[in-house]
Amino acid sequence: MAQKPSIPKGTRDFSPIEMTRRNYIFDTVKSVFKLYGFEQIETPAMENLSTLTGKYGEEGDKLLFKILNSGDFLAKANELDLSARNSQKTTFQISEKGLRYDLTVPFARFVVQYQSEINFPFRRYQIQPVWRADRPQKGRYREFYQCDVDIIGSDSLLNEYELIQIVDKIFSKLGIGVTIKINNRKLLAGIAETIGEADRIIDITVAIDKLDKIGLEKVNEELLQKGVSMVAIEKLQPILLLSGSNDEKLNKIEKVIQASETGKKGVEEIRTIFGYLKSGLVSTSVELDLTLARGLNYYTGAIFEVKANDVQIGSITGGGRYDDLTGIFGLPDISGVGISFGADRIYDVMEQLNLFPNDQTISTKVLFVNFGKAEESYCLPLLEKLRESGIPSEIFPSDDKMKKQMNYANKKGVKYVVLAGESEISEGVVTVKNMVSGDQIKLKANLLTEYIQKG
RNA sequence: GUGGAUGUAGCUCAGUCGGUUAGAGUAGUGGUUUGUGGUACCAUUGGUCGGGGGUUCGAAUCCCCUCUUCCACCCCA
Repeated sequence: MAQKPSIPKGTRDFSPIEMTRRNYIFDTVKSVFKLYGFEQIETPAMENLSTLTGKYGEEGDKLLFKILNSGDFLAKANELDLSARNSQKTTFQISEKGLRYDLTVPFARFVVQYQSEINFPFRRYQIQPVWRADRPQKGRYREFYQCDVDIIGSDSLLNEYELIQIVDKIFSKLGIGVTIKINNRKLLAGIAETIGEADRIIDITVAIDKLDKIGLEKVNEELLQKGVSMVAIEKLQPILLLSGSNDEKLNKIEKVIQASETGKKGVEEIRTIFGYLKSGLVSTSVELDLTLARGLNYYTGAIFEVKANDVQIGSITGGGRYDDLTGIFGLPDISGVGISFGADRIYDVMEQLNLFPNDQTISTKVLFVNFGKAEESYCLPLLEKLRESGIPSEIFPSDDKMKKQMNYANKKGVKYVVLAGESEISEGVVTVKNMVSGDQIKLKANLLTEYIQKG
């Protein structure tokens, strides 16, 4: 076999069936976004590397796809770094662009760049692919689509509540049972402060994030290994073991961290959000999960994660509040909050649960069988009439064997096949075959459109 | 990035103590049915066994390298 063509690791092609299903997801997501007053933007696939680096933590930087400079890029590289095989230094000498890693950072850049034209608070949505040089697995791709909604330029917690509403609405429309997990970075900071390890907050949150995965003992081991003191770990235990309803957890945690101003603020924020939820307009269950940490460094307040109830896959939606993302680009004190729906994982979940509607795949509704040149010219005006009435239809391009043409129609899921040969033409009629029932009838050619519309 | 598994016709997979022209189902093509699909029957196309190198008289089968996909870790949508 000649070498088969292929595509890069972790990327995918999408067939027509997959595209109609993907569009079904995009369309429902989009319709809800619009319903809540969000406006769409797009940004380029590539950003300046300086825009991207340093925003996602050390790990994130490693996962950035970098684009080689054009021209004789090696000529401009530093000879010493080059001969020392110093990849880290050389990288930035031969590459100044990278593929976007998410939609939030490019959005922050966008906001800063067009700050004078934007009408704040700005509600934008953005549906585009992002790229990560991760090692692929099920539900993890190197190119995947995110559907982001963010509200920037407002620190009102009503925005957090609205995002929860959007999550609720979208997943109920798609038919996926989900649980929304919520936590707050201030609360996590308060915990770190309380146990006397304020500057280790990242290590601590990353470790406790694994609680339900690796268990309490392993988490403690990891904390110790990261240099968190025994005393601090002791103090942390009751927090890790918190249980009960959301309110109960909040009350308990409040007592533990009352010495920390930041922590108290976090509790208050969560209370406010749960207060909104008491109105009962959201039917998805929302859980306070103190072990929810999320890696992205820029979150400062609420953090969200959405898990599918019936399928084991990573989170299908995630997000949070960032108080100073635009600060890095020179516009400080603009708070925003947003979430990102992972279209590809949502697809995988829906496929496993068989949630895609069946009638989504119809493309052509009517196919004219081609019997030859004379018959073609009889059919063409009829075909055009159907199309003018908005009925997707086509004529087979050559007078191949009937069997072949019927087969084509059958495979494509065409509902009606129109037969117009010599005898039909002489009578001014057309034979219409219903491919589902197998029945066929003759009718006047000028009644065809009407007949199809009724069917 | 670390560790483990996988790769045979378009698709799903048989085929190991290494031995002559590598099999099945399905799809494709042609026919039974000169204007009728989805069912049936018959015939037929298609593979240098992921790629490269090595061991051997001889390799899909053993060894090394590389790539793909999958699983765990890391991290995440």
